[in-house]
Amino acid sequence: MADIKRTHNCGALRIGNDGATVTLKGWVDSRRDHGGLIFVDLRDREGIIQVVLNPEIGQIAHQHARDIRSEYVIEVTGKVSVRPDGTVNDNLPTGKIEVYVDELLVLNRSKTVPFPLDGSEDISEAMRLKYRYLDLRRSEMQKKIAGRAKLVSIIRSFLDSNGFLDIETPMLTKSTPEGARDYLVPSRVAPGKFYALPQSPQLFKQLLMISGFDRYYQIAKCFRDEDLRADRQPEFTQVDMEMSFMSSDEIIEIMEELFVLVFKEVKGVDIPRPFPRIKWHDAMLRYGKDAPDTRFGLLISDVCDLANQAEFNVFKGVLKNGGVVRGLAAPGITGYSRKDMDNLTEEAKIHGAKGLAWVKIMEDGAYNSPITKFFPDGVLDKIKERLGAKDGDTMLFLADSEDVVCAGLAHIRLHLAGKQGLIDDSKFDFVWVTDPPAFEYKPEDKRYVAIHHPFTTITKETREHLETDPTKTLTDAYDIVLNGTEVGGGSIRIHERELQDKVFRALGIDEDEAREKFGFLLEALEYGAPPHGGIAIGLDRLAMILTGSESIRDVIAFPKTQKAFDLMVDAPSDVSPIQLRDLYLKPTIKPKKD
RNA sequence: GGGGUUGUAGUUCAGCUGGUUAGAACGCCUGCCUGUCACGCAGGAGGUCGCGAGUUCGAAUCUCGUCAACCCCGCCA
Repeated sequence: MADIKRTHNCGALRIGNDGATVTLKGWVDSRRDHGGLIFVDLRDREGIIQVVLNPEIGQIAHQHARDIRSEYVIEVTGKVSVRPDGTVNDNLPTGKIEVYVDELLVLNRSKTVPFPLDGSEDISEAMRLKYRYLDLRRSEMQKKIAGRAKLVSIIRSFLDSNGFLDIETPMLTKSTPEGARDYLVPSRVAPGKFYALPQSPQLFKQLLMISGFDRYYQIAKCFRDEDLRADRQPEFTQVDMEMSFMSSDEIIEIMEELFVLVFKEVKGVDIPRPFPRIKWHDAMLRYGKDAPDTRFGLLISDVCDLANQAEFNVFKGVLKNGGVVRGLAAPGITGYSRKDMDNLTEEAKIHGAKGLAWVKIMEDGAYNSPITKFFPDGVLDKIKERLGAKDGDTMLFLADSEDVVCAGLAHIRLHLAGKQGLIDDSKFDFVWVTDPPAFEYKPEDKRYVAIHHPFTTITKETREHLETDPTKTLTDAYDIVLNGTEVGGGSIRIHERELQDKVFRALGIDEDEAREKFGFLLEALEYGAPPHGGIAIGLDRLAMILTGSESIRDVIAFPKTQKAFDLMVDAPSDVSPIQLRDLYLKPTIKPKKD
């Protein structure tokens, strides 16, 4: 077989190449056979170019071209020529030229592909995942995967030039309490014992700081065995970073620099600095969640005091039981029918709310609601003022536990913003969410759990509560939120042994357990651990937003389904009894009969 | 673990209130065609209606179960 070198990429040719003899290699995007002339659109990573097979120019090539089909891999050699008048295709960047083929070689044939690769139809995701290598051949996916690669490249060069060292940490490591469920790997040489795949390189990067590497980063795979969502995969990638002798302000600053650079280079967008910051408690109050979408208003307000003045048992009862009443002013829905309001109520119920109270303010300022009768004169006016509502708005209220109210109103807020077209898709709104509480009480487990992770330092001002009321403690932590999606988070870590002990104690981890699970860290803290902190960026989520994708699956070459199956390789799968025996494992669940 | 949407030709879908032989577009196959680029023209093949029960004289259609994909709650940073 003649082994001629490729001279150009298909999509790279332009009118300046006129007259050149080129050799191209790529896939047959389409073939238009006119009996005499045959036109082939030849495609590679860079794009598409039309090649022309004319029996008068290359008779044998023309013969071969009659047998080629879509997705055949071919090599053509021929001359680049300006297209004749009236045959220019403005839809193609290469549309002013074409290649007259002298020689054509079929490098490989292709079966008819199971779905069109031209983006003309929305193919089911199951089909795309089964034939992922074909799905990835589509230009849309090529762009997304290439966009991700560019993002990684920008991040790497930024961090490299800022003194960060790329250091790898183990994949086979130790299961730790707290956090997500671990993926476990059985040990062959230690019967009955298991490694865990890392949920993140958290402890290792802290140890690297203790080793004195000062600045570390890693594009790190992380594993969490929890149920999936559009923005959650069982294995995902973090840009993991850690820095010594840096305050949270300094870390935030360098991260802003990185994000600004990324958006400039990838999107050509200038993001103004400094990014806004909001305290965690304020985010929860005003947006109902710790990852606020700040591209639009519809802010939430607390109206407990005013709601308590109404003779409305739903509100009174909730407030008596320690719950809250909060609301927001929604524009443009006074025309909603009873049924529309019921549908809106259903949205609130998704997050556990029992009902949704509403008061329409008509254009003339009159209140229209089933519950106006419970409010003494003037109270609704005060509520209207508190919510910043205008005539024509509808005030929506939830009354329940704080968790339910926050989650419900956050959902309503997003739902309405989407429906009313309040979200500007071209916007990129960053916000730092800072100072979250360290602990959350889990009534079902009757214990405190760490909101971030148990190595996050407690702010000096709130340390006094650590042993009395841990929920009152705040952490020196910061999440970076982009358009309502958390794309990263970090904190200043604990570098003092005594504080770490206290935090473990607050979490109900006794000394023995702490020594068993984290002994290496506790000991390391006693050998000159420097003050340090860091952050991890969710690379998949960032790539998702930068490429305008609906799901992180679109920016992961080989993702898993919602059940964590790989439809292409068919994993997870059975293993042989011998493999199990080597690992001293015995399945406890019998496979289902087919 | 739970709620919702979907599942019909290779693909994307239509198929009403159960009724004779389940359709369309694209794709595929054969032939014709020297300026197409969503090529065109003529002809053709292609179906276990996700799977399993049930109701019925009769099920793509109704009921129950089950499997899968997606969205969400719980879970998860």
